[in-house]
Amino acid sequence: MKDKILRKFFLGFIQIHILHHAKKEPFYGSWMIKELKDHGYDMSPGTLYPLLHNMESTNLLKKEEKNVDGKIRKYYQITTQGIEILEEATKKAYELFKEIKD
Amino acid sequence: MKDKILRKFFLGFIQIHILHHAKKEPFYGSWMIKELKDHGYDMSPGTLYPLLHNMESTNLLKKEEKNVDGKIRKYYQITTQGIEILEEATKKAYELFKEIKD
DNA sequence: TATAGTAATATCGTGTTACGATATCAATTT
DNA sequence: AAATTGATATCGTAACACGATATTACTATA
Repeated sequence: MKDKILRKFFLGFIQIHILHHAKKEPFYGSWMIKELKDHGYDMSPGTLYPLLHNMESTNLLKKEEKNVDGKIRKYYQITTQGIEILEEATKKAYELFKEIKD
Repeated sequence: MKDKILRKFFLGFIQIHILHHAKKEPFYGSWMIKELKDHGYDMSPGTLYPLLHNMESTNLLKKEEKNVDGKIRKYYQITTQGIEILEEATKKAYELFKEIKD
């Protein structure tokens, strides 16, 4: 119940997280699910993968298929546009936090 | 284009803003539209009012009708549950910012 | 070489909702 | 009355979050 409300609040947070990681180093889907879980965000594959596809088609992420132990993994890294969006988001996140912190 | 992407990122931010203001003092819809605009968030009535109704029905806000200059205005203020959600969101916003700031 | 297991990714159906545009409502001014 | 203004509500459409389930491809066991 409370979780469902919070999930909506945090969908943007999650995407910012994803962009941030995509900037540090390429990642693949199921790794990201674990990473988000470590930050307290439960996200099922049925939500994450379409989200990644969406972020790819809006040119925030770019995909590269890599062969790892004979299996194909799809690694995502950030695009130039993604970096711009991330910077904008960081600015806004700071303003938000500054305003609500007390 | 870029705006459309950012809007999605910031919907959670906007709701946190709303909760924050609702905690400080009661507000009404069109005042909030201006307030959000001052923070760089453009939000049309067709988006805000349903959002307020939603936040009321999920028990984050409570409504009170007030007569102002003969007109009825609907003032919203935060609920106990809203305060809890806001605190949780503040915590997460801080963690997010801490992680992405460099 | 079947069979089961496992890691990673994809898709399906459903219900929700964000959005701009438009409409309503009540009071005030021309 | 007619037009204006401030505030709130609704409509139609397209998007999409979600859990559950399916798929794909390789590996380990019998």
